[in-house]
Amino acid sequence: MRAQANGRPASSGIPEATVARLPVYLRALTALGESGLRTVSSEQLATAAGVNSAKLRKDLSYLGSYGTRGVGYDVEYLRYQIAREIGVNQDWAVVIVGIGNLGQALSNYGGFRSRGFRIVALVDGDASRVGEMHGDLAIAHIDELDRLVVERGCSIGVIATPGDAAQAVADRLVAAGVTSILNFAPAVLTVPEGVDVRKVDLSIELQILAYHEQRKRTPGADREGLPSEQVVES
Amino acid sequence: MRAQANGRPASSGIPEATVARLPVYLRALTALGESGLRTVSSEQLATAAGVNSAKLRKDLSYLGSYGTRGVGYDVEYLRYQIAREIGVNQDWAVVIVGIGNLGQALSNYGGFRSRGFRIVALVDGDASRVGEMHGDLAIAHIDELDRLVVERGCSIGVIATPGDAAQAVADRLVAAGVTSILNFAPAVLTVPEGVDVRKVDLSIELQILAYHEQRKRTPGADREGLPSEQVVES
DNA sequence: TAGATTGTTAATCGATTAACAATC
DNA sequence: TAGATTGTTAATCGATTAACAATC
Repeated sequence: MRAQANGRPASSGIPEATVARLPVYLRALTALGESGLRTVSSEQLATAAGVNSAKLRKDLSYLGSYGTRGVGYDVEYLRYQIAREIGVNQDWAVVIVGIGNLGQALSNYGGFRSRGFRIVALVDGDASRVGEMHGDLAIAHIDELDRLVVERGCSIGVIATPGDAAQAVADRLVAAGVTSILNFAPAVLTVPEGVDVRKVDLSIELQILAYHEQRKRTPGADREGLPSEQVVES
Repeated sequence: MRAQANGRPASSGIPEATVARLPVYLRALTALGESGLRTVSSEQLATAAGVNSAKLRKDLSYLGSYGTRGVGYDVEYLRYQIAREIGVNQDWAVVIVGIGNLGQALSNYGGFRSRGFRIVALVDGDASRVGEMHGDLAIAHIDELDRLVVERGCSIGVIATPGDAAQAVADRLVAAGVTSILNFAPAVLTVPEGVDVRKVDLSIELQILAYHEQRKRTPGADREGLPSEQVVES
């Protein structure tokens, strides 16, 4: 029973599935706002976010009662409330570990800065790459990690190393005080309680697509000839 | 009721949550096999994959009965069965659209080729980049997309364009015959029935981490002082 | 007031987990 | 046989959805 009986937000009692959709709503609201829209119905916003309106309203109800019956939601007000709830109004310092192709791409990605994420350090284990400039950041050696995390106040670390280096990097990040990790390395990480890890695994995503693709080609022996289903991932 | 009463696999009746974990088990089995292990218990494999053993056994039961009671699973046999189920034994031709930093990183990513994904075309909308070589592939213009998809048999397309180009690219991919799309662009895609879309959104991942990070810092007013929870994403 | 739309309830669905009978 | 471990059951939990009373 996570939702509260009264109209007040449950602050931390928001279901994970809802938390994962809030950034999607935020993005949709930003786009709608930029197009000049002042008020939006749950139906409109749901369409823009790619969900159904019942789910959207249920999700928003965890934050509070920010809509007006018969009217809809004020775009700017709702956008602000969601941004505050997520914490995007703050500035988050991020360190990237592993400056290969992917690490470089991430360090150049414009979508981070505009959403409150500031990349403040680039770290690599290869000593020959130390000093190499990317934007206005120089690559530092992994041995500097602890100092950099503390000095620059990083609470989020991104791991973009090969799989076999990932656990050691995670250990170092945690020891330095990082409590949130975004892991692109193909490895299962073990971290202490209180540290959040999210995993983005490119070849796993392709493999999931391949699974469904295979079934489109070989109409399943034990299933009636159904039209191949759509599996849109949230 | 997706599991069948008998021991036979339900081929296409595997729950999505299970499908998403099969590649994780596959990777763990490959690593265990390379380390010389011949037989593995559900407990060992579950640990290697970062799940609990009950979930692992339930997941595997959708594929069939590939273990031996009192003994465990034959590593190589189970690895093969999962690979076959996913479709990784086949070769999948992939086209990448949008050769910016991320597209380049993806085109160089070694983890794809070794898992049956062959990148066979790089496409970009910027005419001035056409001909530029990446590995042994030259960038082609987006107008060549249809021809390339047909000639090279692509069934999977990767979108790594800016958000505002993504829907048009998706439309072109679908028109050319692509039925599975991995979307890195920050945009909600609309596709016809029968086309699968999976979305990887880097700033959404960071925002989800930020949400939890914020709560670690401001011990929620309406929650007893609990140790900040771990949210390891599968 | 009449029409529109939210916020919430309750039913349903799917995923997780513990426990254990089956069986190697 | 005794010990180990799978495969399955059933309980529980969390997420989704339709429907509608509340209310602007």
